[in-house]
Amino acid sequence: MARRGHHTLEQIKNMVLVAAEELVIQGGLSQLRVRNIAAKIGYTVGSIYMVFSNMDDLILHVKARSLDEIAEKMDQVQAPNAEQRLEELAGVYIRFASQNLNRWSLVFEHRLPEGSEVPSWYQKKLDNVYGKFEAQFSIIAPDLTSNQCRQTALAFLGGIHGICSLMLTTQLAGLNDNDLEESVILLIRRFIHDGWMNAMSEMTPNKSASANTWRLWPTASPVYY
Amino acid sequence: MARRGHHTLEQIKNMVLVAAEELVIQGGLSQLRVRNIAAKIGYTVGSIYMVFSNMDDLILHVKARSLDEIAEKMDQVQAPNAEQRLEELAGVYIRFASQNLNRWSLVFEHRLPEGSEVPSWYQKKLDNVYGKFEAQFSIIAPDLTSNQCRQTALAFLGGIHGICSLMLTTQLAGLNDNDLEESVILLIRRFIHDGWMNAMSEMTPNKSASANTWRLWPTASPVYY
DNA sequence: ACCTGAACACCGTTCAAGT
DNA sequence: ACCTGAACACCGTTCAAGT
Repeated sequence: MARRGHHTLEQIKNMVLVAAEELVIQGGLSQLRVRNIAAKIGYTVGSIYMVFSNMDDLILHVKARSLDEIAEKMDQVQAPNAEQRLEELAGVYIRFASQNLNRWSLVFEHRLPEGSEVPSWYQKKLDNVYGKFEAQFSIIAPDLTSNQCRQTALAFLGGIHGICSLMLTTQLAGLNDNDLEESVILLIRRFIHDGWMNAMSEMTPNKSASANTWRLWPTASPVYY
Repeated sequence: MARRGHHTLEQIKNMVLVAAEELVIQGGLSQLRVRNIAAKIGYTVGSIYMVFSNMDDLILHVKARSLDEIAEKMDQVQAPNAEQRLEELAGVYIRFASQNLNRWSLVFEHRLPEGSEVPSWYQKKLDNVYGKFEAQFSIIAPDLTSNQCRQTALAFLGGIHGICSLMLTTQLAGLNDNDLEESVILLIRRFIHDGWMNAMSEMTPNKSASANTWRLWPTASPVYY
């Protein structure tokens, strides 16, 4: 039970983050409460607001820790070619999700209140992770524009993420971990397999879209309705 | 301001659901509060507990309405072959997500408290939606076992879902709606394209998995750690 | 039998008051 | 300057009391 002056603000900030992360690991977002954190670090509720402006700010920093950890593990990936690096990057992502379900889940479960914008320091960490995938695609297909790399990475990572997400949020009858593992491999194999650039080059912006019978998004409008 | 005896319990139940859905549409899960609902239908908070056992029960029924609506729209899909039906099924899913962001988001954002099980009536509605995708895959590749269809559908739908999810929860720098639209098409084209059965048949259960350099899931254990 | 609304336990947040 | 802890507004849930 530490008290007054025994810790710098920086130390307290870190204690809060560690305690918060533990609570998330044990019980998910729903167990992450100021009073729980305060009790864990031996301070009172008020002191938490010395180092974080509010709960959303605190949670954002907990999420950032997970992003940092994922990015760090991705940086350690080494493989002979871009295709294999891509597979291993996906592996890092999936392993983190399966071994840290609640922490990974927090990153997507938590959303800032309507109207408030994502801080740029956090956005940067997000882009950093996605960027690692984009980089591989730009090596595999140097002709792609940076935007094409972006959207290819989005489709790829989205696929990986979606399978993890469905695994987590919905329990499909009769599916076990091995099935999920195979689903991921299936998706990756299908996606990376040679010839994928053809699919990409076949796509003239918005042409292939309108060629489809169904419209995906309201045209060019950033507003959903 | 309706009162006592003016509505049957069944009517009240429906009024609650409609009001709750409106609140979700306008402000997402965070705006879904008993007192808000009560005010909207002209009853008091207590009366809501006459027709729903608690907030989680109520939310589950709101989610069920979305699933029903998606399923209904999917039933109206008609296309000459299974491949195109698959594309259109995906289209229904994506259109619903983009046109009903908050309702769609609720389905995955909300989770039951630790320990409580998903009611079978709700699980049934989930399986119903996934089943429509499985059915197409079983037509395209009749040799697949039902479990293989399941996991193929999971990989496919997971990909679609993941792109929607990333779009919703994270704002990737420099990506607009058109890019997302193309990402989805890219994924679908890559996935459905002829030859996909080869990728599937190449996969002997757990063999291709261990052939990989990285392990995805702890082997055969249903427990994450 | 249906419905009320005060009461309860709990939540995030604030801030005057202590040391 | 750092930290407290009572107070506040708000949340889901309950239930004795009304009609």
